[in-house]
Amino acid sequence: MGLSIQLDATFAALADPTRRAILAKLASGEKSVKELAAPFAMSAPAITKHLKVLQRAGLISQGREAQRRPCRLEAKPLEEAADWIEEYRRFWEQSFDRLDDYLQELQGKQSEGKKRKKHGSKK
Amino acid sequence: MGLSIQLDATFAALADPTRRAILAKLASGEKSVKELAAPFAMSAPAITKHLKVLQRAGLISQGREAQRRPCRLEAKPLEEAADWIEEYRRFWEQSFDRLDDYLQELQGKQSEGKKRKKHGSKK
DNA sequence: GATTCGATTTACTATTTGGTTAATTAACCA
DNA sequence: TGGTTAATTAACCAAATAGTAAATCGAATC
Repeated sequence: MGLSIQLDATFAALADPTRRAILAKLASGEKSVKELAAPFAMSAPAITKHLKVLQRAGLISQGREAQRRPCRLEAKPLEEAADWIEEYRRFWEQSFDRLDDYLQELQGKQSEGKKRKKHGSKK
Repeated sequence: MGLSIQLDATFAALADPTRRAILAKLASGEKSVKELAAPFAMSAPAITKHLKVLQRAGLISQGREAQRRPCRLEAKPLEEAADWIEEYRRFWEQSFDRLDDYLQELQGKQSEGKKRKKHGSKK
């Protein structure tokens, strides 16, 4: 069934803006804890805790390099999350269709020819 | 920037297996609170709370129909979540490639013909 | 009108989360 | 050796979460 402890951990890790920002930083390469902490008005131990959460979710790994503990992104757990969400794409596309219908109807009433933006275009 | 209260709420809502199961149920159509609660060894108020979380995240909406408050799936907020995750696809695909390389290397050394599972196959 | 049914609200509890400061560990540097 | 730097651990706190049981609300039914 859909009960996945991995998914629990992944989504919970992503639910915090600080942690998402950390992952975004790591997307541009390995970073030390200090580098990661720099942009935040937050103590170092707070960052360490966030990193622990990300680590338990498997989203980062940490190495050793002198005093530094460089973090690297491990995005693979996101795959399961993406797959889970994907199941619901049909529904949000439907809701776009309903919006389209509505706008179409409006346009019909106004008999106005202004072009509508197309939805659902895969990046 | 990546600081999205909407994303916070969406990921937080998805971090709970009960709530994911509720969304999965709703994928097959509208359901009353009682119907949603049935599979869980949990009190009704607990389910009400979970529904509140989902509602605040915009993932469901509730109507009125006599005593029932039928819930329906509103998957559109998932789009932003999917887009966010998508940014990291490159990384997990890289990690698969690294695994492939590693396994390839192993196979080379062992010169053993056992078939490898292919990754990245969409369900 | 009284009762039942579906659902929510209220009040309470235990646990988890996100942060703090202070102390500690471990490696480098002079 | 002594000092600085990077990071973690420990102890603590406030707020949020996830659950409960009991009371309440509103619509339907007898």
